[in-house]
Amino acid sequence: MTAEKPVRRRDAEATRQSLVEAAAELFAERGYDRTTVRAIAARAGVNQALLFRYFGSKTALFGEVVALDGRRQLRETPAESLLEAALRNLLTPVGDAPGDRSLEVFLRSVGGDDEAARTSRRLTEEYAGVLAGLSDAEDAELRSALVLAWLLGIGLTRVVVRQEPLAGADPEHVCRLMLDAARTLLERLP
Amino acid sequence: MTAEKPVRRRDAEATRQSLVEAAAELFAERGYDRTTVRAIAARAGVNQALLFRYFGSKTALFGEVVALDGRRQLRETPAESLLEAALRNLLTPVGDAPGDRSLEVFLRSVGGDDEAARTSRRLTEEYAGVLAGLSDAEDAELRSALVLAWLLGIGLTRVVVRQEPLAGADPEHVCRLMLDAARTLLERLP
DNA sequence: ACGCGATGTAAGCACCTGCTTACAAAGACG
DNA sequence: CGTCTTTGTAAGCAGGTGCTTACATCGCGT
Repeated sequence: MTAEKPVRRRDAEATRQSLVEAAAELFAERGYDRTTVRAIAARAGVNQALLFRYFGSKTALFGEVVALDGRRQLRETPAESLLEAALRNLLTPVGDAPGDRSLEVFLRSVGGDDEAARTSRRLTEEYAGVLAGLSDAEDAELRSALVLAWLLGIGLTRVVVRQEPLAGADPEHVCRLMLDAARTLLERLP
Repeated sequence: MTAEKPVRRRDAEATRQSLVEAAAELFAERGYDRTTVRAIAARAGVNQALLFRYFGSKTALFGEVVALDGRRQLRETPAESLLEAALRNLLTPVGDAPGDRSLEVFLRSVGGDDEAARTSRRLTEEYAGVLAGLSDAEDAELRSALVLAWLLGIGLTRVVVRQEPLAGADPEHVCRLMLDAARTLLERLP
C-alpha cells in the first residue's frame, strides 16, 4: 500500500491521514467539545484550513474518526470475549498498548445532543447488540445494556475521572470481580 | 426564616437564591461546560453581572450548587439503602419527583480537569466511602468503587445518552437485575 | 517549458465565552 | 429632605471558537 511514488512533498492523502490520526488522539484525550480544530491541525502539523477542505466540518471529521477507527475491536473480537477484551482495553494504560480508544472517545463526548454525540452513540448500540447474544433470557437486551453500562461506568471512573481505587487497581482483579458479577446477567460469559 | 419584611422589591438574598436554583437546573441538564452564565442569569430572570457580584465566578457558583444541593441524598439515606435509592432516583424521570440530581450534574460535567470537575468528583468519593461499608472483604473499597461505577454507567446510559432499552426500561426490573448482581460484590446489600 | 489544477498558507470574519466597568435607581437612615 | 450604601442594568472587553476567503506555490500532463 506504501511506496507508490518514492517521495511526495505535497500529498493530500498523507495530510488527510495526519488529520485523522491527530483528531483520533485528541478526541480520546479531551472529548469532542474540548478539542479545537486549531489543536488538531497543530498536532497534525498542518494548516487548519485544510481540515475544512478535506472534511468540511469538525463534526464530519469526528464521524470519520469513529467510522474508521472505532469499530476495530468490535469487528475483530468474538462475542464471548468482547466484554473482557473491552474491559482489559479500558484498564490498560494508553501508552502500554495500541488498543482501540473508541470507548474513551465516546465517554468524553457524550453530553451534547449534536451530531457528534449521536455518531458516538451509534457505536455503543453495536456493542449492546453483540452482547445481547450471550443470554437466552427474555430480557437479554436489557441485561446486555446493563452490562455495557457497567463497562462504560468503569471506563468513566478509570480513564476520565481517574478515581482511586479503581484507577490504580490491578486489571486482573477488576476483571475477575466484574465478570463474576456479570455472569449473573449473561449466562454465556466464559 | 421568611417574612422579615412584608415585601422587598430589591432583595439580594432572593436573587442569589434564584441564581443557585437556575444554575442547579442547567448544570444538571447540560453539564458545566455547556451551561453559559448568560443562560443561568436568563433562567433566573436576573442580570448576569449579578452572578459575578454574588459568586465571583462561574466555577464558584458551581461549587455552591454542589455543596448546597448535591449532598442531600447522601446525608439522608442510610448506607444499605443508598445504592437502591440513588439508582431509583436516576431511573425516575426528572419531572416525576423532586429528587437529588447531583449525579446528573456529575455525569454531565466530567471530562475537564478544571476546578469544576474536581468539585463534582469529590462528591462521588463520598458515595464510594459509604458503599464500602457494605462489605467485609479485604478489597471492599474496590468492590464499592465497581458498584458505584455501575451506578454511574447506568446513569450515563439512561439520563445522558438516553439509549434504549435502558432508557425506557421499568425501574423495578432494572433495580432487581442490578441489585442481584451487585450482591455478588457487596454482601450486606439488602 | 509552461499552463493549470492540486495543495498549502495567512488573515480575518462573525459569533460566543467568562468577566468587568461605569452608571442608574431604590431604599435605609440622619 | 439629603446622603449614602445596596441592588440592578447596559455596554463592552479580551480572548477563543468554527469556518471562509484570497492568495502563493508546487508539480503533473502536455
